[in-house]
Amino acid sequence: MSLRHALLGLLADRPSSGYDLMKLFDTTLASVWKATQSQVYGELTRMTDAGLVEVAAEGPRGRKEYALLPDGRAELQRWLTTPAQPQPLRSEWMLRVFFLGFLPAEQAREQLEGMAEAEARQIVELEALLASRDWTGDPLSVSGRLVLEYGLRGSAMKQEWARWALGELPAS
Amino acid sequence: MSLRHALLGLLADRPSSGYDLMKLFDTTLASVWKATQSQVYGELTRMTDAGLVEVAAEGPRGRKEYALLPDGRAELQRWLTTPAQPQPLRSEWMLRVFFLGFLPAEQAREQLEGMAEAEARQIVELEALLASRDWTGDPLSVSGRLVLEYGLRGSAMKQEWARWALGELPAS
DNA sequence: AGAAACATGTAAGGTGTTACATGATTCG
DNA sequence: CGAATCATGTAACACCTTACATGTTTCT
Repeated sequence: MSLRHALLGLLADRPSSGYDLMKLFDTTLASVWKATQSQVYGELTRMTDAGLVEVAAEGPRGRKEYALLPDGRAELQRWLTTPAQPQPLRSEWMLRVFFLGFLPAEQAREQLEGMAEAEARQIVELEALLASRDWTGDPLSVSGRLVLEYGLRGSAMKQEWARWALGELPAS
Repeated sequence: MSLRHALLGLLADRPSSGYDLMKLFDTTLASVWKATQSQVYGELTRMTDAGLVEVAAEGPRGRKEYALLPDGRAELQRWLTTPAQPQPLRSEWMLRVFFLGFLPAEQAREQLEGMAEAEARQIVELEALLASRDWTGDPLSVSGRLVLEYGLRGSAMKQEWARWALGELPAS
């Protein structure tokens, strides 16, 4: 249940409302873990019941500011120090590639070209993001920089792979 | 619903039983899409109800051999030619990296080193797989080779990234 | 005053995981 | 004859997505 751990991690940085947390998922965590509004609010309620977090303050418009409790901090530490299991991959992109042979050569090429272009656009976006912020200072900035670099290298790899794969395809 | 499309693709190559399909998920498709036994059997029943596949033959031990119907083939083609949407990433690895700053420097290093080692092992495995088969011939072999190369490049990227990240971490 | 942003929640339906449950056939 | 493999299925539970539903505060 990584959603729970993502929330614990964000709350370890600072107390936040469900609304704040949602925005963090849509922005800083976007390339790492995604979550919907329903999920965030529901999980916060369950975490409160489980004694991991508490409503530390209430604000205007029914705002509830959640803060980490000792059990929550302990669970976060436990998770961070447990060696991660190799994760089962599920890539719709690669699933399509696997069945590329069922398409006429021309259409197979188009798919790969589209993939290379999508990654090129992604790189432009990530580089803009890299230039737009100061990545030194607090811990989440430093690791945010690590994650961003991972995204950049991943996109570059995919793009290069797609171009290589075009050469491997039987000529159209 | 990519499980459905994965099954359609495999059945387009050859008629198979649920048991056969499961093995394909565990072996050739392991790095691309994973599925459990429950899922495969359940989805095959739903696909039969939807008129995409049929039980073309029955064998010993209650074996049911499924084959693609015209509607199933059409759905596979439709899926393959629809441009893929950018997929929301969910990487538990990167989520952990994002919160690495909450660990003492020494333990953060250990996590990154563990990651680099895991990828090194993966590369050895994939290279053995690459050497063990003939990757020319039928369409699924050719694209299987493309997918394998993707896995290799992905692991190399992750390994290099982890080593770079070690250098970015504040010294312990 | 109206729009945008803030703020929370529920419900239905889909997808995935784990565990249970059963039996037939083949191979040594 | 016993073990391994072949072969299918169900049930409970966890998790995720989409859509609906509602109300407040701030800004222009």
